[in-house]
Amino acid sequence: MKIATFNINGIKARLGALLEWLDEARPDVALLQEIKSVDAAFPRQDIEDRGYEVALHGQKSFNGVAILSRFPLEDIQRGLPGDDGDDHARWIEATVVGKARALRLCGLYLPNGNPAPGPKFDYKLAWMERLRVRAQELLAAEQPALLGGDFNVIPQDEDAARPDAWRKDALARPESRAAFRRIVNLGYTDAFRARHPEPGQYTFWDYQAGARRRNDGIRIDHMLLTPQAADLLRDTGIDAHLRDREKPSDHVPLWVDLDLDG
DNA sequence: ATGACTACGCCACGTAGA
Repeated sequence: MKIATFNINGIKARLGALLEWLDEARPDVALLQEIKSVDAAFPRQDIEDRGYEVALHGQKSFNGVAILSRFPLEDIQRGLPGDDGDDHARWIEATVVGKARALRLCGLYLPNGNPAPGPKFDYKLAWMERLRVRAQELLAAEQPALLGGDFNVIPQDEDAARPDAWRKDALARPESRAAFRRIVNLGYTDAFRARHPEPGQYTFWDYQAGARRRNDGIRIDHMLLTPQAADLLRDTGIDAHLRDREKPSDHVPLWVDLDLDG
């Protein structure tokens, strides 16, 4: 089962690019971030026509996450537990039922956190602590599960073309990296890094200053697997070529292929 | 480099992104 994550930076601006990618990459599941749309305005029919079930957690103008799936989704939950006052649409989870096994999917859009320090950075770190608690619960279940999405964290220096330029940024500050490590160190596998140790592999390039042309990118979209999911990992990759098309998102899709058939 | 670019919405220019 091919499972992808893609920060589309606005469904209204990206519908054509999204449909084109679905038709050619044919992911079984797509976790979307930054749909920037309320549920009622989401072009559900265009996606259902391609054989996908659509689960939404939208918001006006900003944020918003979704799960698209060719396999049935069960037990859909919206919102990351731990703060009833948090009204940002940044978390959706569901169980996808494959031919032989089920997988718990968590789609997330982690707060950017800039400027740092400041209240937005405090919100980011608090959100990551809530994520750690949920991640620990998922591990305790000892089942295949996946945390996928835009983490807005550059885990290590090799995940940026110019690490020094990000040193004081909320995406790479020591506090952000430590919070990310605390989650991974619970027992998760960073699927892409496990299979691609080479540098220069990114999922985001700024729109400005020819960043894509110069491969001045960062790796901030991630798929973290529980041990039971990591044992099913067949392959993983980044669809970087989408960044070179007309009207691209500033992020590109990251995917994993998990053997849920046997 | 206080720059650049893109999406969004009170449709004009401020907010947010990363």
